[in-house]
Amino acid sequence: MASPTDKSAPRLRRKTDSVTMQDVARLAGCATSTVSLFLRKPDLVKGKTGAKITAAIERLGYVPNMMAGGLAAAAATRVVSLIVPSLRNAFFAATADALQAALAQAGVQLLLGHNEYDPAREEALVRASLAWSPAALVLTGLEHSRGTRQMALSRGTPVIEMWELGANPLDMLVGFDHRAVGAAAARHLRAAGCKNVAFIGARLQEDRRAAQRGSGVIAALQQEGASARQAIAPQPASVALGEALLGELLERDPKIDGVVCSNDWIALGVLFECQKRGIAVPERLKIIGFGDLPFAAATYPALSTIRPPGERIGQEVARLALAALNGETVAQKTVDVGFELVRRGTS
Amino acid sequence: MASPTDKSAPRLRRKTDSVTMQDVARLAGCATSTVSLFLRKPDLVKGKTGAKITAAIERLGYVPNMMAGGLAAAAATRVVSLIVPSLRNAFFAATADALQAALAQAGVQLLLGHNEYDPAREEALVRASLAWSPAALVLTGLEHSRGTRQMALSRGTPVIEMWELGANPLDMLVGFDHRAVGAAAARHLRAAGCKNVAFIGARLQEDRRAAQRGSGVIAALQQEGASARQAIAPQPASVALGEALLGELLERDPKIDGVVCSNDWIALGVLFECQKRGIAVPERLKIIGFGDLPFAAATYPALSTIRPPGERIGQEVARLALAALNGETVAQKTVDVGFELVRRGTS
DNA sequence: CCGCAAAATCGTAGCGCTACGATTCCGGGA
DNA sequence: TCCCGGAATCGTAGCGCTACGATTTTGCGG
Repeated sequence: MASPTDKSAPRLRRKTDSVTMQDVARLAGCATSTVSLFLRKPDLVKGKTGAKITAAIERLGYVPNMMAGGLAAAAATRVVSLIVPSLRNAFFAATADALQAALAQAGVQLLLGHNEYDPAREEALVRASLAWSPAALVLTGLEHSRGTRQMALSRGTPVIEMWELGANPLDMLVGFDHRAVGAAAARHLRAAGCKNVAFIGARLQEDRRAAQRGSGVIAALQQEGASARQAIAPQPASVALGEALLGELLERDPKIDGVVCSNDWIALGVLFECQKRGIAVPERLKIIGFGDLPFAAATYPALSTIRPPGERIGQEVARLALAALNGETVAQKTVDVGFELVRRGTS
Repeated sequence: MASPTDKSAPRLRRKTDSVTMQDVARLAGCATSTVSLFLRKPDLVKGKTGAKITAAIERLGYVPNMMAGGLAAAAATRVVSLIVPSLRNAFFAATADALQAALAQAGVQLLLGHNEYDPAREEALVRASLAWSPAALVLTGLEHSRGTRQMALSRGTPVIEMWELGANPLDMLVGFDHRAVGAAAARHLRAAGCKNVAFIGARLQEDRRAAQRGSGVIAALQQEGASARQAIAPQPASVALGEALLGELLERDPKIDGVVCSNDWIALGVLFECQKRGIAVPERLKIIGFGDLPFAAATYPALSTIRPPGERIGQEVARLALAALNGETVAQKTVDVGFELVRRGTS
């Protein structure tokens, strides 16, 4: 049988007008494969040819098409996908910022999504991300839906979880121990002389890391044989919530003289509430927050807090992602970036 | 001449093990093109076939390959590229957050980059972004390098600039008038009784929008025949900088009784400095900031400020981007999202 | 000068999907 | 029962690039 469709009328496909590698090759007087080679491994192409190619690229304003490249190479997709709970959260913004900066240097793009602490939405984002077969998938925390875990694992995509440390990571992990943060804060206040330390937290159901800090506080206090109070609320952390929760706490127990806050926003609210009530800080009440947000050093008195290395996390994640992209295997799959207690005026 | 390479040893290409549309088609007992059609326009496929395809997709855990799709379609790339100055800046974080949320609903991914207010880096990011032939390119502000303008324009990619209003946009524009913001703030303080209003600004060379707000303040004051003072510094806005600049200002002119700040961080510093110096706010000195950042409503007294609709910008940008993706042309290429003066305790 | 291995370069088969013309199916007059 | 037109499907040619074996140049010792 003759070829089924041999009518020589070539199909009319909206031939894109964009400059392709073929155009570059033609102008440079070489094969497309040489251009491709030059773009990926310049050393393997002779200087003169390389110069002609460079000139052609320059003259034509050629921009390689990543779609085509990604399709053909399948392995070396130069994208990394990042999923965080929220960008409005300064912690994740800092990490995303540092990650993007580090990736950009290596010519890798960042695909970004946020899930508002909703596992279902995370799953949807993971599914969508994987459609781009990223070189690495970066997730926040260790808690994911079954579907997420399965998708992330079944494909060969390297997965990096971050901002938390714990058992059973999917693959690579960059973070620090939030229980240790809580414990350190509690012990710090005790060492500073507090007899009645309390923990104030927000949104603990959804923000697992804040919950871990809280349980670290409680555990440390109990270990020292001290009483452990807490005031928690389901809504997102905010200054106003800090104000309200301190009020509630003092109502229940006026002897409170030390407060560990689940983050600096809460701590700022506590500090403001103290100002309003005329409670002397740190003499009468000591405060420690978490985050070392931009205002922490400037409040009056300056806020003691614990500084999480948000940027460092971004950098470490970038390092691991880039290693994965280059096919290298890292020896240390878990990176503990630690944290730092910053003692200032409120403690 | 016989075909040049007819040795029947088929080239060994790392055939990816992933599930392809072909697998789905085979399992569903139809052609790949039908699967593709179903995925894009379900109504054109009969219910029974659709059900079989859905089942097959489900059973195989099929995830479409966007690279391939993007290559084949060229038009309907489901990515939007966003470039902001910095993610650590809450304004842009809010916009990115809202934009991503709106795009995700339409199954569109966000490619993100930040350039730290550096036009050269912006150009590099634009070049890298275009390699993904995004459905739209979103840039911050109206000031771009020549290369950026050229690249953005020469390709057919729709461009959306944001967070600013002004002449000669590249294409679409979503923002508000920063000079008007400055003028509104200045007039507000004047109306509240201030005789000597000053502007405190940071990083005005790089942050064009802050500079516009400043010139709006000055212009409004001069228009009213009032004196116009200002204190500016090249470093990024921070609480500490606000404290320092208020000190400097009072040194030069103790009669200052109203301060317009280039943003809320500066304003917070001014407020703290007043507390330290025992200056009564708002009786002796009135303050107004910009941004309505999370702490603004909670300071004591609560900070008067101007609220920029950061999320609204993200939503409008998403609307325009989605329209562009669907090939629709929007009548109104420029969207003024306005702003809102929030009067609180400091004015 | 020749021969040969190493260095450069080339040619082409896909990567997985979509567009689009071609083909088949189906239901309702005539 | 046959015919016909619209509704469903199908088949296949690329999209632009990279991998990789094949081919051509080059450099140099003999």
